[in-house]
Amino acid sequence: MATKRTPGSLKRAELANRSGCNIETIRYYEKIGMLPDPPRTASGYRLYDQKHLARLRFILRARELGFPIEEIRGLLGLVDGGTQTCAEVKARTERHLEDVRARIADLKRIERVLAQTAKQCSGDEVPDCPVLEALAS
Amino acid sequence: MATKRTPGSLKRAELANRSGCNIETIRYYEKIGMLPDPPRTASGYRLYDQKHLARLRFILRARELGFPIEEIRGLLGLVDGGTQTCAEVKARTERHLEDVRARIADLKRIERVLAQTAKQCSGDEVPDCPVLEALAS
DNA sequence: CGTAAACTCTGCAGTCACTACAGAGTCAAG
DNA sequence: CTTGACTCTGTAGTGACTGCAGAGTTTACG
Repeated sequence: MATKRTPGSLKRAELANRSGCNIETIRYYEKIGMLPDPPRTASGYRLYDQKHLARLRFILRARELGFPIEEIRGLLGLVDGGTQTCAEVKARTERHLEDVRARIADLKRIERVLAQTAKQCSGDEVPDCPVLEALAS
Repeated sequence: MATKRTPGSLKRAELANRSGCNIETIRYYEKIGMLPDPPRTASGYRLYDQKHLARLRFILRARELGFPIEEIRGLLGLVDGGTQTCAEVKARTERHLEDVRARIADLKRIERVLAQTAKQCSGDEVPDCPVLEALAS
């Protein structure tokens, strides 16, 4: 019966609610070592605290910005190491920014082709479709 | 010894070379039913023909345009069915186009935030990094 | 105090679109 | 006839989750 003694402790569902994270995803982050293993009650229930919440929010924000997990792990390492230099973080952010821009460029190229091809469609019930021809040729 | 009788028949590596497709991906497309099972030699080697090549190219082009596999399966179904109407293909293409545009919009939002945040970085060896603060807050 | 609902635990399977590998068999050239 | 290049199969791994089954625990209500 070592239940939640500390007032700020959170169970899994509470952490999920406060962070907006899917409850299973939390377990996944723990499994891959992005979140530290929390202490447990005598019966094995996880007890998170505010630090876990802050760290999870950090991860979620970085994910929203499209950082891959391993990159986030690196950022967290910089934070934890205490030796974080703005220069290093800036470099990583800019590298990621280039990735994002490259993906945008890719998608725009795709957008152009799709829009052009679709525009040629008559929209009629004819068997000769410019889209299919473009794909087949 | 039912070897490659027909002149246009292709072995796996040849099909891969001509299409530019990874050799293992061909097998994968077969497995999920995107490419029809080709005839085999007596010893079990696959023998593709020009139709397989054309179909594979169709799939690869559609993939380049970002169509998901299941959508391509649908397009192929329209082609095979012979009842293909330009209207239907156009509708699907436009639906996909909207998907692509939504993804572009997402990435642009991300790009904006990343660029703004990185710009605030001093690039110095200081411990207070605006990027980390933005992620943590 | 009993019980039923709501929560949590674990491990594992599935997603998407491939990609890679191991170990065995087959074919072509020298 | 051997060597190297090809092919065969099944299976596992990728990234980033998501979902489920089956068992145990806690909590709220009457």
